[in-house]
Amino acid sequence: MTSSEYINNTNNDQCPAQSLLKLLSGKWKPEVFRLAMNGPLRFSQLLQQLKGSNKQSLSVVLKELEEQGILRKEILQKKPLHIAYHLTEKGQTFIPVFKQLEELQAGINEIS
Amino acid sequence: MTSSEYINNTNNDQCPAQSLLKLLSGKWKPEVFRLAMNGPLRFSQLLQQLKGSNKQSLSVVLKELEEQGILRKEILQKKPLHIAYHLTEKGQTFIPVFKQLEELQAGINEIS
DNA sequence: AGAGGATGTCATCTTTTTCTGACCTATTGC
DNA sequence: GCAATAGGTCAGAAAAAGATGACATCCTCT
Repeated sequence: MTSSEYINNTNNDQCPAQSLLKLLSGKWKPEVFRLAMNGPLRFSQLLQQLKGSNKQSLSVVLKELEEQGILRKEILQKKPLHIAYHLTEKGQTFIPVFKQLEELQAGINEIS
Repeated sequence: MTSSEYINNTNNDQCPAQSLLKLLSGKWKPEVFRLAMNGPLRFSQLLQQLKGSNKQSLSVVLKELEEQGILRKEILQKKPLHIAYHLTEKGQTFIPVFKQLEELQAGINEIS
């Protein structure tokens, strides 16, 4: 699947939830989303917080999240170059459902 | 990761939402969940509705969803053998967040 | 001039996920 | 007896996702 197909959900989904689940699934995406939810972050800051990750993987994830319209790059400073990633409007629409997932997990942890 | 680790979320998640996202991500899981949400279904019924899938993939998905405690098998009839898959209690706790994902996707479709 | 941080890319390798064809058991209908 | 339906399993191939080492660019600090 090309990235444009990915963005436009042109795969014949019967299931509406699937395309959204796909946007946030993967090894690092949920964590990056959670961090971005609490404010814009720079590449190196993200990298520090993603224990076990590395810049190459982070690079891929950020690019995908950008292509999906969830994150946007912002140049904080030209010299020296500082860039921040922050949630787009579309990205922000995911916040409630993401928080609900967190609460649900908390509930599951209590029981088991 | 072994299946028991998978179930018990023993991977050192920083992100609570991630383990739940993982439970429903994959090519066929969201669709199977959606179908199961609307009532118990038999293997062959599921197979008919999953356009583009096949029994081997369905078999894998059903087994994983069972291991994750989301689905449970039920023998409807011994002779001839009829089996149904239905959501467990744990599986049912996912319904609200799944529906929210569906609504969110509907909203996104309206705009774009 | 040289070291080091910030922000990446590229090519390659490995691991995980998904797909495919073949095979299996049991039962029913003709 | 033979085909069809129901519910799968197994082994191997292909595709997708993730990890890794090397490299590149621009800037600052000493």
